[in-house]
Amino acid sequence: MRLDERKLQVLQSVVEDFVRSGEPVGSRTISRKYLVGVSSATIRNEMADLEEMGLLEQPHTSAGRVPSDRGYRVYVDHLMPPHTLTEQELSLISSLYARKAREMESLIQQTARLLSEATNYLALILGPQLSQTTFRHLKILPLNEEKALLVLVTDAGFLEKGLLEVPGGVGPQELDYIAAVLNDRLRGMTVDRIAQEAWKELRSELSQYRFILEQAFQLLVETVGKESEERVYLGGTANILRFPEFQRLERLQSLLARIEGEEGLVNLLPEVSDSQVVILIGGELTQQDLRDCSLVAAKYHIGPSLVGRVGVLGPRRMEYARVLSLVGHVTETLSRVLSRSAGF
Amino acid sequence: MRLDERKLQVLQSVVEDFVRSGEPVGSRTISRKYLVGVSSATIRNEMADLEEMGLLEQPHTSAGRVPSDRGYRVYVDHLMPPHTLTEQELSLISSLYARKAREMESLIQQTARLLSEATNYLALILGPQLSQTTFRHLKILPLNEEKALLVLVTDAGFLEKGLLEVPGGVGPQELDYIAAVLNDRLRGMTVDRIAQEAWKELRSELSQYRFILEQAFQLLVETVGKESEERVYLGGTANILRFPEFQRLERLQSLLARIEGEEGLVNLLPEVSDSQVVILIGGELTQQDLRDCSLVAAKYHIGPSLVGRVGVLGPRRMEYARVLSLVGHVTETLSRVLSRSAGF
DNA sequence: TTTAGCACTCACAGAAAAAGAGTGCTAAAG
DNA sequence: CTTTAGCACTCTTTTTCTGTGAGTGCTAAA
Repeated sequence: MRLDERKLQVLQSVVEDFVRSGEPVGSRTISRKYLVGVSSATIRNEMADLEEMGLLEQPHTSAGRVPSDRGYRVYVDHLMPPHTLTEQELSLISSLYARKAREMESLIQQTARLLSEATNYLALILGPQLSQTTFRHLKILPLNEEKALLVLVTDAGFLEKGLLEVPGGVGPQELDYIAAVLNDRLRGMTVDRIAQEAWKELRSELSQYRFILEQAFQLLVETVGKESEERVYLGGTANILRFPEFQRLERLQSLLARIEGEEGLVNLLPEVSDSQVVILIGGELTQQDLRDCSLVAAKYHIGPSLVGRVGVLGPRRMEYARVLSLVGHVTETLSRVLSRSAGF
Repeated sequence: MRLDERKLQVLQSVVEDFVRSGEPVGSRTISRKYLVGVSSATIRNEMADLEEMGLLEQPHTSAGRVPSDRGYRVYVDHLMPPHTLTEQELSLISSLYARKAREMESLIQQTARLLSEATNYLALILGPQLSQTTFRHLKILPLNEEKALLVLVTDAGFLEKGLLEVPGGVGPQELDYIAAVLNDRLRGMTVDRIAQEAWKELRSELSQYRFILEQAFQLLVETVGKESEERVYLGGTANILRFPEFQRLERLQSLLARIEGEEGLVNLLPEVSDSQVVILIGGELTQQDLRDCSLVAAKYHIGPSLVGRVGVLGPRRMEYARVLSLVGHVTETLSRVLSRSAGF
């Protein structure tokens, strides 16, 4: 059976009405609101066809129709009218970034909040994959007899600091020496590579300072390594209560637990190809318990190599067009602001 | 009317049975489970008296009785048996802190999680009031022609860092000079005081470096000032779904919104006097929408002057004894660990 | 002062009934 | 061959009604 013009119109109407109302939509509604001049009986025939093709489904006999995953997919890929952001949306976004760029962390956190407010869905952002960042240099500043301050500067302008305990008998000159060696050997390496290779060599090379090295390494790994790249920023947790899909408490329970755990959220965001916004609908999400949700995701960049991910999670009946352009615009802006403030 | 021994026993029984079951408790239950040898009719009389005194209330005629705010208050103040932490609880706590002390932030975050797991309620912790911290010293490290790194060390061993833009023509010696002046003038002052008084003087004194000073000041205020002391750490958000008090979605909605906002939570935790755990029951919380909740709160200390607050929010029918001792023990431990790692 | 007995109240659960929305099918019209 | 009107049918949702049980308050006796 062919998807002719009118079938597409019917599909589009069903999707858009359902997105707005959340109620299954019937033939009469369409014949009166969307395709005036065509009788409800005709629409019924078209709908039966669309159902046979797997684009619509019926919650039960004698209810209206609801789009299926594939129905949404066709809508998103072919039918969705382009959405241009409203003045209001644009100014909301630009006013956030207009302020002086503050710390990266809080900027990302604010972005999550912004996205959730603008979309009314749940926004999640993964911190940049810092393990891909490259080491620039470090300094060791003696504070007093026993303690010294270690400062790390990386590629993207990130700074990390930590306290070192200095064993008795190690003086400032020796700390300088350690720093010099480290700087010389590690410059330009990615954090990953340092953790994997370079470290072992250094450890035997500077074995008399092992105690200090261990601490420095610890700091490097803890703050920049695997753990921190999984950092999740959330906005709009309360929004998930808004849509009726989650009025069932069990659903809510499992989703909230997932959110709390944060680990579950990391795998949620799929790999996204560059400068593209990806939409995953219902069952296209691998997570069983999210089969009633959809996700709109994209990447952001800091400089050439550092990337993080942004996603908006909402009910399957999501305002795809609007969210799509919001996510696109926000990731672009975020990338620009972060890159600028990191000195690229 | 006097609160004789038996009335107190009845009150205690009602509270403890209701805390466990969540169901209003009737005279028969008490006569059989708690005061064997006294008939239900007698209990009914006692209960009527207790109700008249405002310690119990009836959801409706012909339901059992439920403790009122004042009833809980009497229970908490006089009737509650002391709770000693179980082996299990103790080991859960000590195993968290046994690990090497990591960053303060993550330690606090973990504590929130721990408390929520141990109590099954919502745990919230306010970060320490950094504005009470005193300035120790700062360093300015030139990174390249245009940028320098500012490192702040304060009283409690906290470090803050930030990038400075250095205007053309300002060389390393001048940066050293600025740092020296600042160190000399600000040492030992609280951050609050610097913000209020000292700053203005310095600004005119070093007016030719105003651009750099502004940035340094900005950093100081942003990271250590008012804003950051309101930082809220949460654990167990999902727990609030557990208790039936919040099965009504509107309630949940408003609480979650409050949680998300975080501002609302700051005022939630009352001023607490030192080394004491405070319990606020139902209407004793000023927030209207939390009149079905109770809060157990305490202070923690880092060194002599820095304080933060810890709270556990749960349903009014809370296991007060257990939560009380948990909060007490956790704040003590947290204080000790944080103080030690800050070098006190 | 305590207890037994009894009538009364109220929420809750389940069944039955009524209302409503929407469909599928058939037959007629264009 | 396509579109439309009409109608019976299905299924959910809402409302109404009724029975049941837990628990109380009161009275009178121990």
